[in-house]
Amino acid sequence: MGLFHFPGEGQMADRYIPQEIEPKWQARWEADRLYESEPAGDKPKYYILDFYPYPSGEGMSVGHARNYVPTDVVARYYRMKGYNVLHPMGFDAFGLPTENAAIKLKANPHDLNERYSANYVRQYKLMGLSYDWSRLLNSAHDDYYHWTQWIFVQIFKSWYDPRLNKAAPISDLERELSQVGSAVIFDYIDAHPEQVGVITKGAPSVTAAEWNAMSRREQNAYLMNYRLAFRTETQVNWDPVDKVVVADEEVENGRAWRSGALVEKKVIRQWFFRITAYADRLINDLDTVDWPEKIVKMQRNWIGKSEGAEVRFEIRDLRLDASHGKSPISHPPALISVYTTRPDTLWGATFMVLSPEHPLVGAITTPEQREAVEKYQAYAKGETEEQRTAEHKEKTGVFTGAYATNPVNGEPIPVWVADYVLMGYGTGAIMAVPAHDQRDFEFARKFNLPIKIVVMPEGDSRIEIRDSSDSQSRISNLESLSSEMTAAYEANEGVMVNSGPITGVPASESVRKTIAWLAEQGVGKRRVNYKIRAWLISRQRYWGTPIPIIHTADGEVAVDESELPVKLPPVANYEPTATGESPLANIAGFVDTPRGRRETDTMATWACSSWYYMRFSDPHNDNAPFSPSEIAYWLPVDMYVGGAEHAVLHLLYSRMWTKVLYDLSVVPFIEPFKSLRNQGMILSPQKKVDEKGREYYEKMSKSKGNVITPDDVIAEHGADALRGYEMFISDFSQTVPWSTSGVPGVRRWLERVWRIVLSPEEDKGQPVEFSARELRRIAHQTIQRYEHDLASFSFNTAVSALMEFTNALYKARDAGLYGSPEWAEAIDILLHLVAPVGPHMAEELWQRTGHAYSIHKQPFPVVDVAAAKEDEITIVVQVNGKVRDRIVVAAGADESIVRAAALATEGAQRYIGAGTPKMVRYVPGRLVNIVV
RNA sequence: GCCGGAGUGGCGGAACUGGCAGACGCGCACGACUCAAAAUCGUGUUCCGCAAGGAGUGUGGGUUCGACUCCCACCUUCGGCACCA
Repeated sequence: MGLFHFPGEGQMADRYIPQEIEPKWQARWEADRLYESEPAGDKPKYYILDFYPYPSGEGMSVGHARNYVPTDVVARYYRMKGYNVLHPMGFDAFGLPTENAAIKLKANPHDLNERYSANYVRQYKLMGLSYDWSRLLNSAHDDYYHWTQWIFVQIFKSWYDPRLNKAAPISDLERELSQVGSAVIFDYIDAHPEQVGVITKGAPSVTAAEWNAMSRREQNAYLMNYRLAFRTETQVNWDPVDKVVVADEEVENGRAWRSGALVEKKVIRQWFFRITAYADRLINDLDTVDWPEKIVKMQRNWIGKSEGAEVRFEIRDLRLDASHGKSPISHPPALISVYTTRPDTLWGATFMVLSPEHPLVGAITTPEQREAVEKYQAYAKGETEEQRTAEHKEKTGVFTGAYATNPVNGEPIPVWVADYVLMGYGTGAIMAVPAHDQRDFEFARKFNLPIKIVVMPEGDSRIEIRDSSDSQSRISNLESLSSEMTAAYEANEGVMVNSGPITGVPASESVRKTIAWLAEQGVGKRRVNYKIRAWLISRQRYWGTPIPIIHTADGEVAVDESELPVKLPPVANYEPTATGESPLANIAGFVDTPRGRRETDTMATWACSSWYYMRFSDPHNDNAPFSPSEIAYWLPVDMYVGGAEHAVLHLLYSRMWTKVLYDLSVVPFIEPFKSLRNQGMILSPQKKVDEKGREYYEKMSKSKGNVITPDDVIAEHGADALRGYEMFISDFSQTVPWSTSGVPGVRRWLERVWRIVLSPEEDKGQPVEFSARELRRIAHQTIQRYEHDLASFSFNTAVSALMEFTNALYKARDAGLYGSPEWAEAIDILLHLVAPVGPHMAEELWQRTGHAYSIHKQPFPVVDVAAAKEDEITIVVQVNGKVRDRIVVAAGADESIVRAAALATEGAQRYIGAGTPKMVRYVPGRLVNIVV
């Protein structure tokens, strides 16, 4: 002792007072820069990262600490294991939450950002988190968004060459267009349907002559069909509350992710990233990552790959009306393409449906139907997403008056317009097969359209499929069956009937056969479709990274890299406008440039977060986003931890950016996050009961007044107790209510650690049996369990292993082992294992037991496998699978000895009696089961 | 509707590839210490039963010498997607 002089020296000095030791060590660690990573080198690295947060004015709750504490424990563990650990933190500071708060408080978002970020840092430090603070970054600082803009420019200057299957300079494309036009590219995509996403759907083809005849402005406009960052006018989701557009990924059930407002449709010119070009790679490379299955599935579903065929239907007797005869380039006026995953059911197509927004609706509608169709189109346009989809609304639609020819059998079928067909998917037109598609079935029933069965379930007793001798009765049977149907038969088992060349083919092979047949006939071909659409990145808001583009006489051009960053101008008024124009548009000094008008939209924060984990490798580089050697050394992230709510947002976008940068040779890896784990949510501890009498727990929120902060818990019990409980509370991925009595439980354990280390002879209990050999065994077993549990993210069991070890030390103390070499070793192991969990206490005890600072620089203890081994094991004796007795045998005991001993036990004998057992099964090291 | 989790004591939760269900902690009960209390220490704590014993991991079936674990059907619950042709 002697180093510390507490009031009432002696008794008091030995009490565990976290409020005194924690600030002291935190200051020391910070002064010594204890947790800073070393630069790239030969040492093995471990990069463990938390999702960086946006700093909110409310600060953090104990729920936020749920992932920060375990990752900190793992980071500390890896440092002790000798790794060069990168464990940084930063802030996703741009974006609506901060901007909205600033508007509400009539404050400046720059100032709020600094204040809120500082408060987060304060809270992180309070928890004793071992971040490398020298690498702290803030996405709203211009030294960061400089490089966000730089990456945007790289993406803007690229297109996706389907033949190389990677991004390439747009100048390569320009050269090709001037030499051979777009034909080679278009033909290639046609032959490789997986590549449909590399250019804008419906983009016109050009010849070299046409290209060369274009003005520079026209060429630039045409290139927007190819660029990986492009601007186009399309229907987008408009959030009327935040007055901003939102990406598809940000809409949940028709409502905006953040504001909860019902989104409206709006046609505005916007900036997008062509994530569709990467659809296939984004699916395939999921096989290379160690991520929760749930997130992988969500991404696969979101990308939504499906395979089928595109089939052309010709419109009959098309009378081109002068006012509506304007034909879009991609569709010859008399042909309508449909996409189907079940081309084999073509013989059952009894009508066609076009989306109300389909460009050919006007051209094919007959004069008699024109009014009804236009009325319907207007109705569909006015619908919100919710009205269109919700409550499984009844089908609506109108007949266009036109008929198409079914290409497989020449039959005329009516063409309808209905809002259940979406313009954004496939070709915006479908063939309707009501017998085998539930939606078409409902539509057919409502409008009295024919239903024709072409797939028969095998073994349907009403039909004799295999009897081909009487086709006439078979068909009439099918007709009566179709009128009896109450739902479509959607299964893909059965046999094709009434289907021309594929009649009799099992449904399992029919799709493949039909596609081959269609290609032969020249009416259709194999197609691939993806649900994912271009990623909408522009926002009409002030508080974001300015998009580095200038609108010149020649069209949109990137700001020269030497002129980056395009800085966000300080302004007095930054409120959003209802017109869909950015507030930056009103600032003449920002907008006007010598070359033209500056783009005034900003990027959504998804751009900032798509590469921040790369910047951490070299955060102060002024010449590049990062140096090649640092990025190659540190990346990819070894362990990435955060909430599951970013499954198809940040986690998808980051993967795309990584792949683009990989293609452009900026980074040397294809996936940014090797391992991913999601933490569960922490709910309020108060149990509530709903109207139905069911119990539930609320989320913590300021409005409900049920937030528990780390600050509160630390003030009462200390950071180490908070940390221990954050780990101990539950399985890491489970959602769980906070328990106010849980922290004192962990605190009690810490106090037991404190006492057994500093004053083991106090409160000595009754003597018990406990050997030095046993103490060594449990010490080394605890090392094994602890390491195993950290590797599998079982933090709760890691803590309970430490608790059990502590309990064993009390027993060993009562057995008189204090003072033995085994005791000293056990205490040494205990302190090392406690260090990552309770870093302050471990440091204090380390010093008080006479060791040199710092325990966090000590190597992790090495397991003595021999010591950890049991030398006696308990074998369970079962009779008919029920435990009746137990025997203790030497670990290596011979099978025959164990069997004999088991049979001889009293518990076994009672059931065996005079007879002989039918069977005796021995499971080495575990049990003997006697069957009588 | 489709896809994916999860259902174990009064509570949070353990149980590796099928092998002692309920580790560890909370709570509770009793005891020790104390004039007393707190703190601490010790003992007990799935349910029924005085006990012997029996039952038991959402429900019902199955496979197995043996099932929380595997298979089938279902119920509840939490996420995600949702007219995607």
